Amino acid sequence: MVYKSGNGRRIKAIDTTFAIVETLAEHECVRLSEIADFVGIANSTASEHLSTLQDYGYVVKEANGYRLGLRFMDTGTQAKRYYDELLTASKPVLEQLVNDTDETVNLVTKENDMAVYLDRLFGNRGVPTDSWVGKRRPLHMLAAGKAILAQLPEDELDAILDHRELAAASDHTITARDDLKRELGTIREKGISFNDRESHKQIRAVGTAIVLDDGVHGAVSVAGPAKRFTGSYFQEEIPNLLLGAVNEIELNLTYQ
Amino acid sequence: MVYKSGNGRRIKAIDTTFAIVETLAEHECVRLSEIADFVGIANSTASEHLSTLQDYGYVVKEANGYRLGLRFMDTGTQAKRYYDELLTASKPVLEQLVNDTDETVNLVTKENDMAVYLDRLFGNRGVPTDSWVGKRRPLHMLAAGKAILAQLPEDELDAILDHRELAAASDHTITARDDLKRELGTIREKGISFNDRESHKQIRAVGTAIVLDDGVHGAVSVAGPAKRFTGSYFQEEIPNLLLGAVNEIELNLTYQ
DNA sequence: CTGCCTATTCGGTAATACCGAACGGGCATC
DNA sequence: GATGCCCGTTCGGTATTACCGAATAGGCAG
Repeated sequence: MVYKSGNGRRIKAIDTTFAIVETLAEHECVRLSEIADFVGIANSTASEHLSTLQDYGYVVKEANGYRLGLRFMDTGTQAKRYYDELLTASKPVLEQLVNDTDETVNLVTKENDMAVYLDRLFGNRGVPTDSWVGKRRPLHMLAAGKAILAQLPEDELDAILDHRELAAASDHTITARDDLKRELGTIREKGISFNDRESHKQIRAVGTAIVLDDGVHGAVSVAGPAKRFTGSYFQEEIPNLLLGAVNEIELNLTYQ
Repeated sequence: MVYKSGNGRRIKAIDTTFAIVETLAEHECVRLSEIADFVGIANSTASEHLSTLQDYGYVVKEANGYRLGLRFMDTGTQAKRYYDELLTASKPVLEQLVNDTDETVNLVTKENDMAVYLDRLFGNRGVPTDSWVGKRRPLHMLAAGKAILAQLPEDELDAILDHRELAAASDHTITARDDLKRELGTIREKGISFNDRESHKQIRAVGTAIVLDDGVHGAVSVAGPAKRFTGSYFQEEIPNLLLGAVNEIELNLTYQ
């Protein structure tokens, strides 16, 4: 599946290659002919792409098919380096936050116009989820994502909203632009965002943005089962712990 | 830099794209014109590649240039899934090994014809190195790599040796095919491999392959400073601990 | 406003990504 | 050990497009 065309011309061969990569990501070990069928290309084309990818280590050829190579991890680690400062400033604070809450704690940032998980810490009561470091999700349906959106300059926010549809992940997802903008206003005021079953049917979360003089650097969120995330625990206790933690991260970032 | 051509025709556009990715991996944040210069392509070509990569999240556009995106981490995590079984079977054993030795412990596997780090654990005396999970290195210059090579079927070994030059990383690296094959024979006999400053000038290491009925699954190595890795500590103590640990991993893999 | 620098757009063409058919190699069946 | 089947690779040919270069547009400083 080809993502929305950014601006300008695109390189079609790269679309083909990443369609193959996506197929490999979804299935453990795939035969060449299956890949070709799935992507909708000739066997010969798939063969040429795969042998090129193999040369770089992005794909591994096994006896019974092809699979993704750890070269992606290698390059991914290089990509993560960009966030070293943020990660080291956050790590001890997030660990304390997990200790205090025993819930799931997320560190999230924005890349292009998507939310990306930078770190995830699980308390004993933490809910299992389908997200991991590097996982990308729409900003508008996450507590951390909305906290980030609320801190963006108006024009940048509009650019993102123009670009992406407000896709729904549950029947609580905010899909109307006006509703979202109104909520972002109150988030900016209070410094706290809530996700009330907007990304998963059974999950609530609280978020706060990490903001320095030069803008927003990311956001922290605490997520948990909707059943337990209610009342003042959800609306006051968690937010207060979160505000303290994020403030500490901001201080760590400012003073080295 | 284009890696050796596997077999068959290659897709040149992918070479261009990954040349760009490599440039971004080496430099933190790069302007478009710098990328184009570095790779040796026109600005317009770089622009088209970058906007395609950006659509997938493999590249992020910042105010002052382009950088790698965490999408590589995402896909890398998927790739790592393939090794979940090996990793969970090894983890507790490797932790025990770090406790016992206080040195650096590596879990390595083979992808295509390269060694790839799957896990790294550092003891208090562990040496700092330039390797991380996903990092690829030639098999023939690593303790773990030679342990793996020694367990390959003859034809597969020859295919690898035909394919790759025995590159040197120090003046102790084995670069003669005959020498290597002879050493692999004794490694196969004793079940233990040594790296005597063959990959780094100042590092020695000991390795053992993880072997089941269906072949070799990877290898574990213990590495340390050449100054301290000497005598019976290097030649007996560490090997004995390693053999015990790998045996335990093999048992874990066999019985669930 | 002017000049400078950087990124994107766009026309044209040489290069190639892609397909389809033919080839080859492995594995099972008779 | 011959035959048939399946899967992957090789290879010729062509419509497509990746690539370049020049022109355009967008920032930023003076």
